[in-house]
Amino acid sequence: MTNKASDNINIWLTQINNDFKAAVSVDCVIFGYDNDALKILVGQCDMPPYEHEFSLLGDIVRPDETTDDAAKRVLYHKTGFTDVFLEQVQVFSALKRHPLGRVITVAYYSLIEIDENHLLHLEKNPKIAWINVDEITSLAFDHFEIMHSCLKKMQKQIRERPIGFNLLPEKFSLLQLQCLYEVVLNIKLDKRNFRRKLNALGILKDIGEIQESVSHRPARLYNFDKSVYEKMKKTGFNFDL
Amino acid sequence: MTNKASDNINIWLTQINNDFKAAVSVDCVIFGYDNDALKILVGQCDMPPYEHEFSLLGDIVRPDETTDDAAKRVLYHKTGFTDVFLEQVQVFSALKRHPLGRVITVAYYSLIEIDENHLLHLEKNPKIAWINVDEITSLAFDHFEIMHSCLKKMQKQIRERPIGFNLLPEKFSLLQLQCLYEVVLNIKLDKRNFRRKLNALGILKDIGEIQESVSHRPARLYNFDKSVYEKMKKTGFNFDL
DNA sequence: CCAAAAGTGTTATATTTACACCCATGC
DNA sequence: GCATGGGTGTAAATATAACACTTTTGG
Repeated sequence: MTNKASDNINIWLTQINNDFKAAVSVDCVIFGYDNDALKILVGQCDMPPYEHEFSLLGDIVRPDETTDDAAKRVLYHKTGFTDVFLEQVQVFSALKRHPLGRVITVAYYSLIEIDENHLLHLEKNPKIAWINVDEITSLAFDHFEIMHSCLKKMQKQIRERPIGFNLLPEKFSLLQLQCLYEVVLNIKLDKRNFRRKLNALGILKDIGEIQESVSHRPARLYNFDKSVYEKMKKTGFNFDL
Repeated sequence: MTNKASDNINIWLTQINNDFKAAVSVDCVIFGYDNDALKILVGQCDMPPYEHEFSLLGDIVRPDETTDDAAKRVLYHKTGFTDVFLEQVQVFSALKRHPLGRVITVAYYSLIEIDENHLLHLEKNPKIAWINVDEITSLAFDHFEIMHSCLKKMQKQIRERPIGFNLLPEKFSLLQLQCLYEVVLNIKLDKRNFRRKLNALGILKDIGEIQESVSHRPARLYNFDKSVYEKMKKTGFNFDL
């Protein structure tokens, strides 16, 4: 090693261990779908000057975890779920974004099914609530901007990969799936064309069951085919609806 | 504010200012196109145990700059360019990714035109060189993985937005543009279909000039239309080739 | 029998693909 | 005159978009 090189390393060591450190956090935009509305899970913010705003759920990244680990930890702690769909979106690093000091945050979004278990979990956390995405006008910190960029990314990805299923119960009808896409993308879809398209993708499995105790003709229920899903999650598809 | 809330804030303050800080860096995958090959700009790594490897160009994010600022600073310093196309890709935060300590890095990619000015600039930095993307088998740190994920994102984006032009000189022929896409995406394209498609997009402007001193019929030269470009950079397009 | 959602095909239009020859220039 | 890339159109196949009625169940 030349002197020059060891000089460089000493400069780096100083920077890494002293001068240039920052706190790194994760913030999660947790999407759920309920009552035909797209929602996100938020907490009551208790930090001035945002005491009366909602904020995204997040935490500081600890020395012994990756940002993915931290996001999973936040998700488990706040929702009770492990193994949820989780996607890194973007770093937000504006200098004054956090009132207590420099905090660089990594935004994630995830998709979960709002089921009974989860609602039981929520009762233990009274400061956490689901709010409709289209009713949000502001959030604490730069969280509105973060939410917006995660929403855009999710809307893009739901057209390219079969991830919408993560928001639905295991068994679902075709109309449920169509409504999900209509709400998430804020578009109107043609029933027949939608069904043809999904059929062509071959990702749905008719499980031979039908809806019960509905006051109309019961719909067939579907699963989605795990193996096709795993393939398409990687390769993607063109889901122009 | 309740006691609980101020407790929380004190915990946060401690975490932000002491316990949980990390160094944050940016690493840039700088793409260029030359001699019908896609290249990236790399530096000779002088940090053990990677002394004989190339590494991406990057630096620690300073306390007074955003990650975007840091990436632009690296780009200006290493290439001589300001106002280059720059896109944030992904955070890499594996615990042992850097031998000198915990460094969380934000990956960026950018597209630049390898022109005369830039080559002059490079002569002042003898440790920096262009290497062909398809000849890279390893890089220092986790930079191969970073390069790979930036390449994938760039290949995806070049089909959705008219960003390919950033790699070409201001005036270019249609065949040059087609070759660029073929090399970047590693596919073969049909000349007539490619031209029809670009025509339909309306992003090219025939500048009324032709190639000079080529030993075949000279090609028309094109600009790309800035205003259409700016619109499409935001809205995107479908550039299925 | 009424309300409510389920389910089902066809036609027109637009998009994509495949493909082959003559043209202008430098040497 | 020959080598090199420049430039052009058409037809077939595929994908998309628009559209309305009958069926099944619960009350």
